[in-house]
Amino acid sequence: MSPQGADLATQRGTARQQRFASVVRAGSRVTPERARSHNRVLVLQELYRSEGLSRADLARAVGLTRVTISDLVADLIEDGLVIELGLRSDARPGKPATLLDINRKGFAVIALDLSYDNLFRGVVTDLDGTVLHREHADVTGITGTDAVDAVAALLDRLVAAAKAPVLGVGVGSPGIVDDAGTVLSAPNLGWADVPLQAALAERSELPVLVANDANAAALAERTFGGAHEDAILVRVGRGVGAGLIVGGRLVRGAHSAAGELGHVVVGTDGGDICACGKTGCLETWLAIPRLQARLEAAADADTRRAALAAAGERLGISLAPVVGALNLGEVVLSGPLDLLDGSLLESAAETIRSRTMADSHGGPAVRMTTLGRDIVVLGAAVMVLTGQLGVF
Amino acid sequence: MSPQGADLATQRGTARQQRFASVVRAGSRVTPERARSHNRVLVLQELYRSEGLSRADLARAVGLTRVTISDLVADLIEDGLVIELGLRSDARPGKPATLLDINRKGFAVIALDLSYDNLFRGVVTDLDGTVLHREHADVTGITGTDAVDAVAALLDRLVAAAKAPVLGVGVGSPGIVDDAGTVLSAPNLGWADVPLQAALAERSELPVLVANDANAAALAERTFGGAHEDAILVRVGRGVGAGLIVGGRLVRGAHSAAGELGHVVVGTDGGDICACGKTGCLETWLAIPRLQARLEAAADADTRRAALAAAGERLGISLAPVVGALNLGEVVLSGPLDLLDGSLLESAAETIRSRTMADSHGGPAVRMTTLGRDIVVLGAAVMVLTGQLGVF
DNA sequence: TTTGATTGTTAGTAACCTTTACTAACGAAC
DNA sequence: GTTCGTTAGTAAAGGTTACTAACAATCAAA
Repeated sequence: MSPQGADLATQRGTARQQRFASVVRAGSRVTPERARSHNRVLVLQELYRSEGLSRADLARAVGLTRVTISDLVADLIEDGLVIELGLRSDARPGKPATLLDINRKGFAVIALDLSYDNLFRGVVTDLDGTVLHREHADVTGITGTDAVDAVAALLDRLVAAAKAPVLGVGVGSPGIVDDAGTVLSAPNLGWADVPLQAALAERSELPVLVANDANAAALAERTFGGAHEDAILVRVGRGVGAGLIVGGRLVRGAHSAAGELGHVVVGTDGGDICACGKTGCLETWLAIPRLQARLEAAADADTRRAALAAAGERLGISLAPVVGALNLGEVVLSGPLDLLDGSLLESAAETIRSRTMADSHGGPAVRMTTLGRDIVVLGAAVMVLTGQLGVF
Repeated sequence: MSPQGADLATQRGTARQQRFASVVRAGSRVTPERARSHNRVLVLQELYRSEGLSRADLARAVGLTRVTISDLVADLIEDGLVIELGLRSDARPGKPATLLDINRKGFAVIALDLSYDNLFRGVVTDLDGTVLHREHADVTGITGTDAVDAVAALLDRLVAAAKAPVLGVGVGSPGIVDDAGTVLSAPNLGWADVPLQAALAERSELPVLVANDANAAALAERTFGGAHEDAILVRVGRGVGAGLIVGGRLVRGAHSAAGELGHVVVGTDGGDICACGKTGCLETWLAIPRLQARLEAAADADTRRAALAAAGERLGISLAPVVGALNLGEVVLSGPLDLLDGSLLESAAETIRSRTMADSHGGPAVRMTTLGRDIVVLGAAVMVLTGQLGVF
């Protein structure tokens, strides 16, 4: 247990939520208070991206005057969000600057990944997304409300392990998740219309944000993986899912189901029958269990490589219209490296290039994620940072 | 000629441009001035959408107080943007309300469509998008700078025909157009890196906005056609282009080439050779010249219908991954009704449904546009309304 | 030592929205 | 006809916000 951390978090929770409600939304009125809140976020963003800025640096970067920045920074310091690092050591004329930084170790973020088979994983991170602590829970055979309870229990353990006030909780869940964090449908967990976000928020008394796992992964790739402003992240596992970033923003879709690529039919030459009833869905070509079965049936290395290349080609065929229509700059894959990173990836890249307009830029970059297995929890952490601090 | 209109337009042009620079962009500081400008836009938006609102109605809708709304409205009336309609006639207690409206007939918008074969078309509209005047110019065989001159000449005639101050000029051009309104590539007009927006702005001394024709059409469909917040508009003509609306916003793409669907390869069973060098591009299946050739070669009505259905199926095949990935709510087609509206449309709809996940909503609506041939100029007008007034 | 540059703060001002209070105008009830 | 309650719009005062102007502190370079 870490009473001081948890206490501080709940104690200051409500006040913080109000103050952090941020980012001037278009379509909404702007009162002076909102304007200031927006400017606060700008300062935080600047500090988040490049640590060791002075007030004068911030003024230049944000476009406000030094006076105003000083005022805002004083607020942020009082709230514990920003700290002074000391004087700049550079040798240059003028009064030495006082360097500032976000209080990166002063708050914790809790992030959960419910997308593994029979396993829930959770982490505690600092504001940089550095993982400080890990927990996991075996949930073999656990579904429905029991699974919700398991999430809550895992969350309790993480809250107890947090050594700093918890800024919020982010959850990457399989299935279709709406804006309010309700899991509309997650067959593997036996969930339908489960208001996970509301349930966890009530039990933990913390700000909670729930989103689809592939969408969270896309956010992580955009924030920590350096992904392009227009990119798609494809997650290959038991199923196939994707998250799309368009114009730097996550796409939600008409019915919160953006990225559901697994059951789109690929090609015009048949294929295997899918669990969904259709024939030739992307999952029948690409899902890991099917892929492994094909590899085991393969006689030699060449045959195995051909099987991987075929899967990559199918991925490319289904992505090409998306890449073309959205003019995506990057395609990122996440999943088992031993299967994806190699002829599968190369085949997908080549297929995309050959089936879209070879524009002057040579088509999108196609690569593996560098974030590894933590991609979903990192994305969940990004959700918290964005929602609570307005950062990114 | 209409000297008073043109004079007023140029005379008040610069002042208006400053005042209308609007819509608080995320990532930019908010000074009190910007905040007020944003609130002005909110008032205009409300008034634009539902005419006949009182100041008190606006206060309730926008969330500002009656006092502030009165102040903002006074500004807008002084600028000539808003007018009082008179007292509300409803019988209800209390002081009767003074109804307001945007000065819909007080300003003109000029919109051009350069996407026809050998023809430039232009219109003058009021703020509602009602077409008040039409002009066109034959440009058979005219390309390059001559074509730019032709656009400028057509624009001059439209400016002369405008009977009210011109708010701005919108242009829907074929090809790839970047954020600055430079036509990066438009083979049919012989344009490459032509700064059309800057050139027209300089010559006309009016605010000019240039965008791709299909993208403009998508904006028109979203604004005047009631299209869904997540929709794609596909324009079928000599080529095939598209405009995407995601989360209510137009998608530009990594290299300003979003919507370039024509040269995406469809299916895995070959096809005709395309002008671009690839085989089986969507254009080889769907472009009007190819389609007409196939229809003329057809022996009977059944064969013709089958040819149209085949084209629709190809369209569906290429759209299915896009619809699935973005979870689009609507697919709208624009082009010759006699060819598109019928078995082609039905076949496309059925193909999309059968190849994407049949979610609980039954897949996207698939329909023809109701805006007809004016769809591009209407979209160009929307660009002006958005850019100059912040409306929509 | 002087000069110039830079940082951060203090004091005063202008712009913005809000609260509070008011008048005008109307329907409904007695 | 009078009174009451409601709605619309305006006026004055107040608080918040960010700006300009001015200044002290600090340091490098001439």
